[in-house]
Amino acid sequence: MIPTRARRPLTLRDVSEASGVSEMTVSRVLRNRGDVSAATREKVLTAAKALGYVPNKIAGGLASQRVNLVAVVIPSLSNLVFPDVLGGISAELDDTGLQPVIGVTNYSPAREEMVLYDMLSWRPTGVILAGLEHSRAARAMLQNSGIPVVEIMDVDGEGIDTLVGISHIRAGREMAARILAAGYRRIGFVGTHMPEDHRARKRLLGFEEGLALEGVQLEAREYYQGGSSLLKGRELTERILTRAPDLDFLYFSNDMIGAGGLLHCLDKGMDIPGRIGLAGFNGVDLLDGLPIRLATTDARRVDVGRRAARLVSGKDVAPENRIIALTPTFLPGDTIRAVPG
Amino acid sequence: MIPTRARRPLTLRDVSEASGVSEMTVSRVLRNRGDVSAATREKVLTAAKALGYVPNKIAGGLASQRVNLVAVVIPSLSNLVFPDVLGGISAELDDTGLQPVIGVTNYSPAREEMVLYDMLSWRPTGVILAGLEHSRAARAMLQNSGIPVVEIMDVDGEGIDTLVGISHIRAGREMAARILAAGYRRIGFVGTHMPEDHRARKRLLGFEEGLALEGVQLEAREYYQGGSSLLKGRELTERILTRAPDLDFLYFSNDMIGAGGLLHCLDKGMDIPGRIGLAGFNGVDLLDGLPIRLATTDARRVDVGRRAARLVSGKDVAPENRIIALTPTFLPGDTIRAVPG
DNA sequence: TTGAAAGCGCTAACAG
DNA sequence: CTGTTAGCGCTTTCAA
Repeated sequence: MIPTRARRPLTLRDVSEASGVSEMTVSRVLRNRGDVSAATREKVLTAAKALGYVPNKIAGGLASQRVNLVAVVIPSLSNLVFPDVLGGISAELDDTGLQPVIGVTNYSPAREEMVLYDMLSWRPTGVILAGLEHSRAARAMLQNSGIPVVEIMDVDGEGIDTLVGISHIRAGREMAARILAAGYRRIGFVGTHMPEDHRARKRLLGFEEGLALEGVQLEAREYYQGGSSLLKGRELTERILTRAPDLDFLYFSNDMIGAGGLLHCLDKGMDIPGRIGLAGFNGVDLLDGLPIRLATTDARRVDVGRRAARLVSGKDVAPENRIIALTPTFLPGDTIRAVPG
Repeated sequence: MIPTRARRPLTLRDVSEASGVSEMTVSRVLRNRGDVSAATREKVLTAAKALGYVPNKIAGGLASQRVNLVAVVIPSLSNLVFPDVLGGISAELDDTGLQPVIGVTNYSPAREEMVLYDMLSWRPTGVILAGLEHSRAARAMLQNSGIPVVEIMDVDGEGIDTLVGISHIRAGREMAARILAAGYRRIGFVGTHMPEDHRARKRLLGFEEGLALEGVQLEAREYYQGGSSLLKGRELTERILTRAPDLDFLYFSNDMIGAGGLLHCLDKGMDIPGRIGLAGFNGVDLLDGLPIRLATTDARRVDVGRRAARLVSGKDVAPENRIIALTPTFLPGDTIRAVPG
């Protein structure tokens, strides 16, 4: 029974009058709170459905001082990485009555500040946001909000409240160790130029540290701007190999451009992983069907989302040190030589 | 100046007391409404910043009966398609003061109903949702909401209020025409099995209609479940070609599995587009760097998002017939033979 | 240009 | 188990 189009939004009072039950009891029925007799409940539900009543959470939130929203602030949706994190978050929030609300910053600190301001003005139950680097004002706002704040995807730095993520410095360092162990020595890096992609920056930092332990330095770098695509990976790889033809390894700042690089090398008939080795970062399985599998590091995206959601929902309690550091796991693929010996 | 952590959320009254200005005037300053003397404005802003005050939109929304939120309901975030649509929406909403709020249904009508209920309970300014197929209850809710409702990405069917999208029947039919014109005759289809992916279903419908115009029927079909990846595309292509080795064309329900199919055929050393032709759907440029470009249809994702956002924000007015049908454009790529003659 | 009063639609707290 | 009362923190409306 489809009701006629409403001209004035319906209120509890309408349901109350239609059912002959007090507003308070109607409210109880609709929220499954407190004890209500089956008969009354029935009357209320029938009336509410017949009218097509939808509760007003604005009023409810104001009255109860509780809002079932969790603010989730991320840099981008097209990055492949973030949908996975969001998947983990919503999976874990699903049975808690909490709802994620997504805000996108486009890697701009100013935009992040605006988005946070906007979201906090809805008085959410908690905040999950990517990264540790935020404007002074943003930190102050979060501090002041008095709600749980979980910074995700990075644990290399000072947090506001609680951190969940991997150490990108460590991920970079470990990749360097693997590469060196496999005997590669003339190493190039292809990555984003965005100064605001702090995680990529830290990865490179750790990578160079790892190389330095064996006295190796990066031989060439190639930077790009904007989003990552196979095509961009191809172009950059071609460019870096033109400039430095004798490189024997390329470390890419993510799997998508890494895959582009892989395709380029295959096109050129290069021997992988003999003549040249390749590695990306993230561990996205979307690309699993490539001719050969790219070596990479699993950034534990879904787990990061889950753990963060468990914290804001109160399912988990933050550890003493307020840091949950997950282990970035190396996925060898087919583009790194076996360790000799 | 970072204020000390708040134990009680700050209110207008706090700012009012700190600045010696009435609550009402503080409210005016913070919203840039009405005339306020420069001196007063200054006092207020200083106090607000010093305290770290963040307005309470819950209270504001209740009082003003206006909420700057636009509900956006989509089936999935991992589909590559939807981030593009969202990009169009937020680009167009950016200068309107409206904020998109994203809800994800996982292609489940029941979940869609819940998500809508939840979002409508926040009394958003408008709703943008994917597809035309919704539960009775969902349609009733939307009808009743009294706010603009824009259904996107499909124009083949009855809408609730306004439609923006492409005709998938037409997209399928036109692809069939191109394929037949190029001389292919033994045609297979690889697609999702999800009964809830109505757009894929309509595409196939149109495709078969288009084939039938020339007396051609699909020779084989291969269905899969779950998300799309290169690997799945490879597997399905291998399977369908094993069952029906003499197919000379494969139509995929999206670019990602189409690209997987492409890689499989290349692996097998098949002559593309001579021995076999291939086409996908969507026109995602993420995959542009493949060895050869997959033929596809551009689904106009960003435009769809933009037009929908223009409608809910009032920048555009809906046409008389309440339908904005964009043209799905054919992108030939390298995987369809040139039309002979 | 500023302020005072009333109330948005709901729920907490209490009473019965 | 059900109802009454009093706000939640803002903005609308009206008056000064």
